[in-house]
Amino acid sequence: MPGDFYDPQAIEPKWQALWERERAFAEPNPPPSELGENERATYVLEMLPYPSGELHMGHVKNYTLGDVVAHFRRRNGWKVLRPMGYDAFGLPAENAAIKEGGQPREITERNIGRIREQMRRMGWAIDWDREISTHTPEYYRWTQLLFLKLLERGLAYRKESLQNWCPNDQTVLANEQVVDGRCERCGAEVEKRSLEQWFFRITDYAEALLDEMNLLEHWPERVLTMQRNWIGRSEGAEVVFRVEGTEIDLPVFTTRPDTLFGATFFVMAPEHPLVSELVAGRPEAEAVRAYVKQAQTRSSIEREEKEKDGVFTGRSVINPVNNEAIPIWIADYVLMEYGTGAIMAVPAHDERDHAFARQYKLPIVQVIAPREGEIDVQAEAYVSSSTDDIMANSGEFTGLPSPEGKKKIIAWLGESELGEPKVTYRLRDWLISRQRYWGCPIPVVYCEKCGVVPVPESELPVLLPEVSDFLPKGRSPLAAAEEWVATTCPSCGGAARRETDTMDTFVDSSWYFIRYCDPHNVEAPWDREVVDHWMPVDQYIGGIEHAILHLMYARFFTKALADMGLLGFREPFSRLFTQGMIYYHGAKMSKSKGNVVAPDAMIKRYGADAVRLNILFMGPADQDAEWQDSGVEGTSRFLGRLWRTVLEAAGAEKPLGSEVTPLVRKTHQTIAKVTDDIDRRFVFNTPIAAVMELVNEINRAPEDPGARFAAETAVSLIQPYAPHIAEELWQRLGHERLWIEPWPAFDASLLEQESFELVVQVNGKVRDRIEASVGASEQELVELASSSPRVAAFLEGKTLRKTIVVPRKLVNLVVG
RNA sequence: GCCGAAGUGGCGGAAUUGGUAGACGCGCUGGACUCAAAAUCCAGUGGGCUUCGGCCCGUGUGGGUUCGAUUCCCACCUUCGGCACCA
Repeated sequence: MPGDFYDPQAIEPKWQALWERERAFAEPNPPPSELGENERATYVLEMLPYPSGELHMGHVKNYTLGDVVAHFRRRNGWKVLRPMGYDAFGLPAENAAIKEGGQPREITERNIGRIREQMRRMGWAIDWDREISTHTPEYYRWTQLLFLKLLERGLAYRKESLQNWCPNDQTVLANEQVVDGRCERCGAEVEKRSLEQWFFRITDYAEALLDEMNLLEHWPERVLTMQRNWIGRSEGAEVVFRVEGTEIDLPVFTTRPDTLFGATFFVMAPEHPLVSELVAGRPEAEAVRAYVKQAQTRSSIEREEKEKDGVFTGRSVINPVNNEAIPIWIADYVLMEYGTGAIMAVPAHDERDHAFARQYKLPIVQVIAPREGEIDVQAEAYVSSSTDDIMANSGEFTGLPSPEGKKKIIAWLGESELGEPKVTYRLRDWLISRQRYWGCPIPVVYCEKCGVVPVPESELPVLLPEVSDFLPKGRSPLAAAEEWVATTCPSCGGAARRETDTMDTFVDSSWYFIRYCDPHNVEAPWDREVVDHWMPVDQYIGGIEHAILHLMYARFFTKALADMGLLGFREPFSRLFTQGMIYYHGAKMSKSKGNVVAPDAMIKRYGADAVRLNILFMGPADQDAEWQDSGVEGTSRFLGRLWRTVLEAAGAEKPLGSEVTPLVRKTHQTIAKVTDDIDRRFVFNTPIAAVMELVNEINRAPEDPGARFAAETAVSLIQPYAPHIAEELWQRLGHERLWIEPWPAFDASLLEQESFELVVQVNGKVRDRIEASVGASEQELVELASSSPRVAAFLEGKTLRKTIVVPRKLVNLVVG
């Protein structure tokens, strides 16, 4: 037996080895078809880690949180599914291969080996039998199958369009991966390129992604708000404008049909496909061509920061409400990607149109007026969402309140077949192809005769070939693997070429939580019955940085798969907890800033238990926190105190009497507090403080007959946080296997003390504290309070006007 | 600009339903043990005043509601996050 001092380096490996030997946290697959009485199934999941080779403090926080929840539920009688795996495709390994040589696969697998070892040293209660990695053919075979299913349903498609291009990573990016006009990964300014790419039709699910948020009762409101913002639903109308003297109709989207009479000009995006046709053969053609060309060279950041500019086309459109001809301009403040790529400009009531009108001296006509007060639309646009506004200068609609006017104009447009109600989203389809090597191959071939042909399911997986040169050249490095690219068409048997782009790694992580339920199935990605047993995930835990990207993609996948009949639920994660980030010296920890605190070094020095305890003791887990080296010293010190206190209590031969001492009461209160905090409040820092208090109490009363009971309970309550020391002490207390021991129960009748400290206030200020019996009546409490000599001094010469009694708390005497 | 979260000792934080502000931990001060140190243990630790009994002030700022406000309401300041040329 290790020595009598607390030595984490001796006890932690001992218990880790035992858990591994006993496969302590594995759940059988398939799960038993019927749960026993009082058995419940729960799925506790944390976000899939990218295997960078080094565990970081964010991982420690994430997986320790999950560990506490998993241990707590297991000991409360749940069957707990808690798997682990690796989000193994992605650019870092490929970039490392470019820089240092070697294959991304080798680098990744080496990193996985290291991170797995570090995870084991943390002592997390994981079902290692279910370990998966997204880069293995056993996994990506099914990623490819799901791609084909989406393709079959028209949810995957190819289109040529203007895309975000990262000049550094030499690949396209999804909209979600562009932050402030820059690449989310590397920070390079994103360019626009017109390319033919693969997309997932997530916009088909825009409405469902919004509506079905009502199934997500336990998601943080801020995550839902962020997703709502991202989807950006706008209600309005589509209105058709005809180009004067032609048969060309140009639809626009507007949220303000009530301002139609104020449209004094019309603007098209430079990329609008009809621009060249409109100006063909006209004197303005050259100037327009020049402007369009110039606009192309501007980045989205430049476009936004410069003064508004544009060019007149010489053409006009007819405003359908009043048949007035208004000039068509081309300007890059109108985005091709949103709405119809063209707008009606109402300078009186839109700031952007106003700025443009001033720039080019275009007329500004007021058509909306506030119910009260004067406005000057020549000086400033009047943009108001007030329902009190009144329409003006709007023909038969003049004088109508604005909201009513909207409806009437839409109705009128509908009757005249010039427009209709329309809902537009900010959300774009998800661009999933990447011109990089280390990702899941897209399982299609291109045949000259048959066009785009999906690879038959029986031929999956399309294996990722080894290549030697990963240097980005604007096309996928796979294109260089000529023997691999050249193939035969599954449809006609003729010569064909493989798709050389790979999938965005967010595709891999959009379904991994389903695969965990049935991780080694070789017949299908999963068995629906098995999945429906565990899913949806009861508690998902991860970083707030995934609030939009991963969480929205995973929701989309789940809905699409449910619509295909492959799943029996529409939302993957019933409860979500988003943890805050760990900062160090005021900044996010990162290698480039050189401010990384490696958990590994901390484990060596203080042990995993102290590190686990510290990361959760730092503060509320959903808030950002600053790492402090002194913190882990503190939790390490506490574990030493726990060790000594418990062994002392264990050694003392004291009868475990039925006497209810204050320490026994304190123990029951602590059980109640810790249980409520973890279970109902979902807070993790205060339970640690509560157990610390209990340990302090035991120390103060080592001779208390309840000391051994209190010590055992302290060990039992700290087990989810510090499982190694808890197991070791539990054993030394003469027991076995605390991790399957039922969670301690408290006796509600012992939560109340027999007496309490009555707070006596005079006019709301605390003047005395008096020991009072719990059974005392209100009358008795008031008498007790009034009899206090300290209180008397404040009552002298005054009249008692009112008394307030809060049972078992305080008496407030109001005097004047 | 719009939407959201937060602001409490020297520091991280606690106070769950409007009822004792500062639990727990760090740091610091003093003491015990020691030849000495580390470790450990004990005591103290929001600020000001004090006749040492206490008193006054104090949860970003200013108001309000209330017997009583860290908690509720209004306005403002600061920080952080999301969205933003989205028609």
